[in-house]
Amino acid sequence: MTDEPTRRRPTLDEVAERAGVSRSAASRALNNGPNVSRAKREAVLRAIKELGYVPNPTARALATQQAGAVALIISGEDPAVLADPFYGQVIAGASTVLEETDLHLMLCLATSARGQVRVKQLLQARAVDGVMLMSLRGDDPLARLALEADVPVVFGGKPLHGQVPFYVDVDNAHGARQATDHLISLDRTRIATLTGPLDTDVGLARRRGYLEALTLAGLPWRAEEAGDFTERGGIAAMEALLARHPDLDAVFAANDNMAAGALRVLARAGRAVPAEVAVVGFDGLAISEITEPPLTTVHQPILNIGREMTRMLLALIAGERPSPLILPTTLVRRESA
Amino acid sequence: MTDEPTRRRPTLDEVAERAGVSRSAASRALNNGPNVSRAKREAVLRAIKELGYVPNPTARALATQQAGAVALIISGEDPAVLADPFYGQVIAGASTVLEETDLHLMLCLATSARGQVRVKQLLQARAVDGVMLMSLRGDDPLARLALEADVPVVFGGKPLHGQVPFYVDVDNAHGARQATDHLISLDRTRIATLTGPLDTDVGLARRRGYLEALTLAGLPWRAEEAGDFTERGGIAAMEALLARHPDLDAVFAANDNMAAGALRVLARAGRAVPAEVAVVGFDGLAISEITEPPLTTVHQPILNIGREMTRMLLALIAGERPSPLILPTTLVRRESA
DNA sequence: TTGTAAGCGTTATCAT
DNA sequence: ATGATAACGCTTACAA
Repeated sequence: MTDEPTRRRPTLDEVAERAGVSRSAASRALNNGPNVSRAKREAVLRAIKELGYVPNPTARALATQQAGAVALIISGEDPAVLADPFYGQVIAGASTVLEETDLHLMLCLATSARGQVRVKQLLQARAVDGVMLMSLRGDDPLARLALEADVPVVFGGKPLHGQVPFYVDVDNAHGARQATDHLISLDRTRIATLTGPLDTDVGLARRRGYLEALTLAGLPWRAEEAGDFTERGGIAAMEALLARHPDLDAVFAANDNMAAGALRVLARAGRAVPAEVAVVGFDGLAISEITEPPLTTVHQPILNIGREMTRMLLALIAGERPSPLILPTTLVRRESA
Repeated sequence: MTDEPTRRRPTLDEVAERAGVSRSAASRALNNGPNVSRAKREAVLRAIKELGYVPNPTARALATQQAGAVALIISGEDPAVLADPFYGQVIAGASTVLEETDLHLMLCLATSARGQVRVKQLLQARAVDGVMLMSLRGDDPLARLALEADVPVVFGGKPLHGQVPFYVDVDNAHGARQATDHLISLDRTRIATLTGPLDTDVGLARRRGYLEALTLAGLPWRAEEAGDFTERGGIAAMEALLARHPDLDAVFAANDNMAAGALRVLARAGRAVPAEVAVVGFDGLAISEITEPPLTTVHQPILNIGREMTRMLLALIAGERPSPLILPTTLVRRESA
């Protein structure tokens, strides 16, 4: 409740003076480093309290050459990707881990061309101490950029091309196989799939799992239509699929959003789910519980993805060499299959 | 494709030397300021290209006393609030606006006690050039903290207590009235409401709108149950409501998530929607399109909230004095009412 | 243990 | 128009 319009915040020098010690001593006390007598340390701490001193993070960053922040970069044309609660979960996971550290979270949405340039500069300028990169499509230049930028990088999901040393992923192929196997166990023989974008590793891997399961089961029938992980896309894809293959008796959708779309199309088409057409999704997001009927789905631990990516990045920053991580999936049975 | 392990990035001094000019000239050229001859300017620009120079944002921040970032602070115990796509939209809106500036977006989730402290320090240390504050409950200390922190602040939604000079909000009371009026126009007379948290302005305002509409229409019947804006909460609240008031013939839920929950409860209870019980939600999120039946809802321009908050913050940072903004709502009719 | 002084990489002031 | 030089506020050798 001071009424000075904009009083300058105290500097460490002022703290030192007040405490009657040198600035270096004050600095050491502040960061409770060694080589400070008890007496001085306490004097400094007291002065800090009295003056309401808060260290200037920028100055500190300049001196230590550490930015004090990590970036979560979400690539993709459409800023609306964030409407997908998926990312919210990842962010929440990352955030909870970072909260225990001194690092802040910078969120970069690289959508426009200008956005791309800014991300590039962010990397080259080393404006952050580490980077998490998500949802790369095709051979997004961001991957190379990040890798070359001499900054710790962890990928959320393997990028399509090239090997990356550090990533957190989900066992997509296996999850897809679980889904498809489940459908097969329901005696379905004409199982179609709504794939994700086929210029992503996720999209491809889930499709691969689907195909493997069918092959292993000796089922010859297959049909697929590419979607884009949105519900709207799922609707379009399901309509196309149904038109081409009216005899299908099951659908594996590569995520819940598309599965929800498929459900709507099937309902409109008068196909009973699961009686006539069984449907399985992927993700286990909230949406899977509220569709009609509730969705059987392959659950992946999304919150953990964010958490583990962050932990891995912290390890990297700390100079360790963590191993890539592949998180397991579990089939959650509900009513759609 | 250099193979030096970690070559230091060039500094402005090196650029200057290479261009054969003083550092100050180089700086002026870099920021294309005045007082630089064409020749020198070009020489500097060339040197920058050749050396691949990228200015050090930290150093710049220290010199200019500007952080180069703004923070979006989302208060709330549970990091899972982010699972609500609502925030994703706000973030996306903010992000697209910031992309056109030189500011980055810092995301702060103030959940744990430690998180709170960090946010406090962030503010006091002026580690950001401005702050957007969302979803404050009760008399969250964050509001005062931010207001006192001598940093531009815009609020997303008015906080419950106290006046704040700069905020972006939605006309919640009016929206609630629209919803309730619609229900009334359907000749419903026993209209209940699932409120949001009553320690928030949103929660209170929507409840107020509901009550006003009933009063204006001369309808005496009312019934309410408090929820928490989650679907799970909506389910619990709807169950309680239905137990206490089995004769209700309409429900205004203060957001779509709760409305979705209500729909599930009603379905389980064998109440036909909208025939026996009409339901209206609030938000207009994707979820409202996929419930069964699709939800009639009061749509608010969430992406715009993020955009406008950011624009307002930018204006504030630029030294202007923007007016508070209240965005309009529109009723979207679907099948639930 | 203590303090002096030299950075960290910019921008900004001020003579020239 | 130009270029020294002094901030910016902190950390960290190094010397005492």
